[in-house]
Amino acid sequence: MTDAVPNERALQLLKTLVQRYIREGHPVGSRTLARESALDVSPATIRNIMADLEECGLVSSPHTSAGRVPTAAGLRVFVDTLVAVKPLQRKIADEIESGFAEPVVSSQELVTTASKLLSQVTHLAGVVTVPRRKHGQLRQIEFLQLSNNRVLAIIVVNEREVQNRILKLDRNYSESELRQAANYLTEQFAGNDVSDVRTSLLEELKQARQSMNEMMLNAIAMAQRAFAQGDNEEDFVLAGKTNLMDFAELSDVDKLRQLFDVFNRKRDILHLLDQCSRADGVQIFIGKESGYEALDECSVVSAPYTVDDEVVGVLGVIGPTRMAYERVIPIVDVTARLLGQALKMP
Amino acid sequence: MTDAVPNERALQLLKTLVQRYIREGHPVGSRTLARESALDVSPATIRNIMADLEECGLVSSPHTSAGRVPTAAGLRVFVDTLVAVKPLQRKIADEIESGFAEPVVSSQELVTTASKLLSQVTHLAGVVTVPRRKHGQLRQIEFLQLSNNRVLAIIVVNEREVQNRILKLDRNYSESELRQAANYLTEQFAGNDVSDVRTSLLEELKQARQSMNEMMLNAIAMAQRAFAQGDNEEDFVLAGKTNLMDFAELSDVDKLRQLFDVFNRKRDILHLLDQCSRADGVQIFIGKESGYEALDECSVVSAPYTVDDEVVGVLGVIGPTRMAYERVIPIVDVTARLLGQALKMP
DNA sequence: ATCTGGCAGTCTCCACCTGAGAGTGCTAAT
DNA sequence: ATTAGCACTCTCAGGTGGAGACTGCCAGAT
Repeated sequence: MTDAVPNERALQLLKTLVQRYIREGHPVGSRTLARESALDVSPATIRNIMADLEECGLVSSPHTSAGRVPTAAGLRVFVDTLVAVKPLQRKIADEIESGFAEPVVSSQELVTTASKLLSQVTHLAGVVTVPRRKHGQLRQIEFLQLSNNRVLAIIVVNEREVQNRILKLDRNYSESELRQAANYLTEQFAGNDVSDVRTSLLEELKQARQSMNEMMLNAIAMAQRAFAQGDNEEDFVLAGKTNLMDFAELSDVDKLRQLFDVFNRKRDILHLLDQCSRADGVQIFIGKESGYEALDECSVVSAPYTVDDEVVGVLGVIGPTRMAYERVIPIVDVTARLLGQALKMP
Repeated sequence: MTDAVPNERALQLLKTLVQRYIREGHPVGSRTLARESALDVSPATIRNIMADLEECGLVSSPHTSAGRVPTAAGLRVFVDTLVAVKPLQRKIADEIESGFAEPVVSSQELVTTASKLLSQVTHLAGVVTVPRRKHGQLRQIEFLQLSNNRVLAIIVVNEREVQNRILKLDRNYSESELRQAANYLTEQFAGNDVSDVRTSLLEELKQARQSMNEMMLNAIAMAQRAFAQGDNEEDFVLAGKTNLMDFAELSDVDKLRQLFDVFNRKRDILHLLDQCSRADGVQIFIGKESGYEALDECSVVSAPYTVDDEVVGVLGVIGPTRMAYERVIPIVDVTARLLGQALKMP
């Protein structure tokens, strides 16, 4: 852990070591490294350099006679300064694009598609948060009478967001009452931004002006409840968990179990993804950087996605630390962009 | 595989053997069995009887000196004739009931709840098919204009089924056109059974009577398309897969991987569950009985669930063959009933 | 006849050992 | 600085040898 900075050649070697390690998954020895690297030096020299890198904490050997493995710090250096991001293969770009071409009913569906695409293309686990738009144009509100004093509220936002909420009310409302209320609200608020509608509703409710009749008051109260509900329906879609079972580092059922348990703790995953939403462009967590014990041996490559320049969600992949970053990074990048477009598109 | 029928005492022993095996998961030896069973006989006698049972194919020993394990056939006999179904514990019954008490917006949500409850309560994987009702009362149809010649169709069936469909049309329709169409359709068909509506629509479209104006024709055409779409949206919800990782029989990652792969092949699982929908009450598949290689070491305990005496779906649990049938059977039974009720309930 | 005690035989499991292979660290020479 | 050489270390796979757990069978008891 000296602060001695590794020189150019050492970094070059680190790069080939990481590449080889990502490809094969085994510790890499000096002999192999000497052959693999473009440098024309003997294994002995390599060994000296390795000793230096080990001192810097960039590589480590699992035991005396087992070559070197990059540490989390080593991988960090790799992804930050050494990785040569591969341009996206035409074939893969096409696959992703055509995946988004299908017409869909809800953004939920789009998110599922994106998650599946990510996992398919990278052979890792794909994760996409459900878009959480603070802004959006209210299109229409509709109330429908159910039995038992319950009312179904249908809120349409933007071009395809349909939200259904059930409200339990204090009494039965007639069909015509509900229609009136819905018409009133739609007339009043359609075209406005939902966040504005939210605050307007609250205020109107507080003020309860004289000019309002009972119908209006009821309408506003109902709408307020409909909007309040499901406010915390944030969520994400995780696809291709099974892909993770193919990796030797996770061949231990206990490890796997722990990992899958984390995936089920939505709160944790959301918290992790939330951190990514602040970054601009692709962000990478390696190993413990994520802050979760069970993700020790995993990396997360993520990117926020935007609609109209507003970050509305995050997507990414989760895989072993030795994932093919150079391949994965552009995939995540492109998918984020395409998902944003698809969401914006009518 | 002689057709010699095991006598009363042998069956009694088979029962205690299975119970012990289910509890511990290890092969059971004659000594243990002698102690465990109420019978007052020596281990040597047990050994003789075990030899008989082995001949009948009900038990087998993994190797020369390892006690006996029930075969699939043995478990079959156990669940068919020996199992003493435990009455549901009050606490568990409460847990399930309160799980269904939450108000929900869609039957999809209800299905998810049921699946989670099953897995939580049994510590196995829960599976529930999305209800597929042929019948149901159409409540309302609504059309909403989106951009690009697309229209959002909202169909409300029964008390809480809201279906959203996007239609791509040949031209743009004005708001008022759409409202007219929706009103016409709702007036015409509200209160009717959806399957009837379906056929009516098709016929009307074929006949295209003179008495109809263009608006009506358009309305019917749109409705027909809205109903046709999503016709094959059959699906199921599987919860608690991770629970399966706790079982020693599946401690092998390869086995696990195969199992999870089957779960991802929706078609196969649906086919399997479909077989259960024909049974009346709880049905059990043990090991290969399901017909799927990867489910070798698993059992499925399932029951169809009904609304108004019509079977609309199947639910159940998937776990290792050595699951606690006597506990699981009543749970599946009750959950099926409660889900049916919850779906019917407004 | 049926059951039981006893005993040899079999198989797993674990702990231990061993040799081969791989790779390192150090040293002395270039 | 770099390299060749060499002793050393550690893993891994395969092999060995009890200890333990049961069984199968036989011969004697009930």
